Formats: sequence, C-alpha cells, structure tokens
Amino acid sequence: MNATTLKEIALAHFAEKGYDGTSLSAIAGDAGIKKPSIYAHFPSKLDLFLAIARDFKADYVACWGEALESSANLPPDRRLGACFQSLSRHYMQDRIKMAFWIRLWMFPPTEIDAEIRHELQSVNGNYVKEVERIFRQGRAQEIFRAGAATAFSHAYFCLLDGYLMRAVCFADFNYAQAGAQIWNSFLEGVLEPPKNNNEVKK
Amino acid sequence: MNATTLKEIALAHFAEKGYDGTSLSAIAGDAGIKKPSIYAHFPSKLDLFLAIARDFKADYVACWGEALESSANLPPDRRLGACFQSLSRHYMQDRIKMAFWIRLWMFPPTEIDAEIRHELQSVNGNYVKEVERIFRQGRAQEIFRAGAATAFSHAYFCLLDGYLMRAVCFADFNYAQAGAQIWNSFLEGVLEPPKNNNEVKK
DNA sequence: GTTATACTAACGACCGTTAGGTAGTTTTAT
DNA sequence: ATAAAACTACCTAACGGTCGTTAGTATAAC
Repeated sequence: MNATTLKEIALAHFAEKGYDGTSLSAIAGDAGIKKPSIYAHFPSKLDLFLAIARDFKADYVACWGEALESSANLPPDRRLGACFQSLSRHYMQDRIKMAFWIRLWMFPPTEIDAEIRHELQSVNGNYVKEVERIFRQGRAQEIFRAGAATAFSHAYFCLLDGYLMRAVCFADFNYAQAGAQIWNSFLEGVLEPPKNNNEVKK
Repeated sequence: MNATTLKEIALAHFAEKGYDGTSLSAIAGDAGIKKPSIYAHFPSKLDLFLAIARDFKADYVACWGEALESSANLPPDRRLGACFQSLSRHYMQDRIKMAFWIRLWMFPPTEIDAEIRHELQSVNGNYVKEVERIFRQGRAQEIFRAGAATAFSHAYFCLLDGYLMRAVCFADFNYAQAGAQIWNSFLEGVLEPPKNNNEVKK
C-alpha cells in the first residue's frame, strides 16, 4: 500500500458517502490494512482529504488550461463550445470523480469550509473572467449578439455546472449524448442573428 | 417546543452540515432542550430528516404546480420564462432552503439514497416532460426553432439547476439580479429566428 | 387519570487518534 | 563486507470522546 492508491480508495468513499459519512476503518478495509496503518501515510483524516482535494484542484486547473490553450486558434463561438465539450467530457467520464468534485466545492467538510470556498471561488472566478473575455472578443467581431458579457459568462457556467450536476443525479437520461444539443441551444442564444433583419424582439 | 419548530431548527443544521455532520445534541441545544427530548417528537434521527424531506418535496411540487397553473394562459416562451423566474426566486430567497434541497437530491443520507433518488427522479421527470410538452407546443405555433424538444427541456433544467447551484456557492456574484439576463440568453437560443431569413448557420 | 413533554442516566457502538511493538528493508559506520 | 542504526509499513490494544438510542422518572395540561 502507498499514499497514491490509498488516496484512490479514499476518493471513492468520500465521493459516495461524503467526508463525515466516510470512516477510516472503511477505507482501511478496502485497502486491506488496519485503520491505524493509514497514519503511516497521512497524519490525519483531514489531511488525507486535503491531499485528494489538492489533486482535484490541480486537475481542474490543468483541464481548463488545456481546453483554453488547445482552442486558442478557434473563433470565439467555437472556442467556447470546445471548452464546454472538453470540460464536460473530462468530468463525465468518471462518475466518482464528478461526485467528489461537486461535493468538494458545494459542501466541503465544515472544518475547512471557508478555505475551500474561498480558494475555489478565486480559481473559478479566473475562468469566469476568461470566458467573459472571450465573449467580449466575439462581440467585437460581431459573432455574438449585444448583451452583458458578464451575464453571458455566468450563464455559460450555470449551464455547464447544471449539466454536470444533473448527469450525476439522473442516470436515466443519457446526458453525455445530449451534451451537444444542450450546448447548441445555448449557443444560438448568444450568437448574433443574421444581419439583414433586426427586429428579433417579440 | 413542537415538531414544526424542531424541524425548522434541524433543517438549518442539515442544510449547513449535512445529515452525517449533524448531531442530535446540536439540534437539541439550539432548541433549548436535551437530546433525548427530541424522541418525544420523532422516533429517530432519520425520521426527523425524512419529515423535512417530505415537506420539501411537497413544497417543490406545490411551487411547480403553482408556476405552471398561474402561467397557463401565457404563450409557451413567456410561460417557460415565468416558471424559470418563479422557481429560481422561490429557492433563491432562502439560502438554507436551497442548500438543504440540493443536498437532499444530490447527496441524500446513504441509508435512504436509493429511495430518495428514485422518488426525486420521478417527480422531476414529470416536470421535465411537462416542459418538453410546452416546448413542443411552442414549436407547433412556430415560436420555437426546430430541434429536439427533449434536449431543450433538459437544457432548460440544466440551466435552472446550475443557476441555483451557483447561487448557493458563489455569494460574491449577485445571481438573483442576473437571473433575467441568464434566462434571456437561453431563450434567444430556442426562439424561432425571424421568418424572412433562413440561413442562420455559420 | 391519562397523555404529552421534558428530564437524568446510561447503554453499546463507533469514531479519530495515539502508544508501543515487530518485522523487513535501507542507510550508515566501521 | 559486515554490523549497527535508522527507517518504513504494518500490527494490536486501547484511549477519550461522541454518536443515536433506550429506560425510567418527573411535571404539567386536559
């Protein structure tokens, strides 16, 4: 047994039962060792959790970084679509990963609630601003319709987060397959309507 | 002390710390009574939780029912907007209510995970179908653009849930205020574009 | 007199954590 | 090269504490 595989085992428990609902003996049992042996690898339960949380933050940053970088040459609308697909696919492929992630940033352990919330807010805030920048850029190129880029960006994240959230909860509907259509109905809403007709409002 | 106010106090704890993170002694402390006195009102911790959960389900059903009924005479597009506003306002006005609700249907207590998930899926499924029906109706009136009504409906709920979820997490951004803009950017995406121009695709 | 609501006391179970020990491996010193 | 020392990863046993729950009792209301 080593710290890495111990983290993997603990991750499954934390994702499924939450921090408070997970006991070290259950983790140890899955790992084939006794409870106190965990302390040879991590100084406390909270530290074990934090180690996993740090990995997830790094993973999130890496995923966004790669999505933004690899789509840098696309036009703004297709770039946002590519990021949407990239992010959602990344988390959708692993239900445990997704459940832990949502648990982490929605309901972190009470002891570290403030820190986690603060950190996550700043990390996510960066990408909200980045997406907002892309919206503005697209607006300048008259690809997107007029409107508050800030609100567009927040709507973008509402859709993305809601999409992942519902995928966790509702196994009956194939969200992975519906992703493209869900994105498309949003995209059409922010695209600039065809030029030669301006009376869009009802 | 009575069952109703006891539920209110317990609700705050469950919403903030989750089921496993909440202890009966903490609830009793807030209620000004001792822990065993709770058992004069509820036969177990789980029953206390379930009583609150049932209230929330009834509240959810009532809220959707009222939203659908009071908007029955509106055209489909405005009707969906009215429901979006109605639902989001209902939950947005009370952070505790919202946190408990999200915790309930995303991460219910492990002991009753299956039942809760199943019940919620069926309840929510009804409204997904109802919204889908409204989308189809609006399509028949050529208000909405062509597209899979099923996907539109799921996108609708992704946006609504993501909206509420982010409102719980990110207190820094005024989501309550941004609701109308967020809805609007989605609405434009599903509306039928003006008639005299058909080449919308880029 | 019964019922409802509260109490104190205590139960067994489980929690996270520590202490202390034991093999087996690696590092260091001679 | 070999013996001593240190380190690693595990163990058993047990700690103090909290958990949800029950038993038994008292007080007040109807």
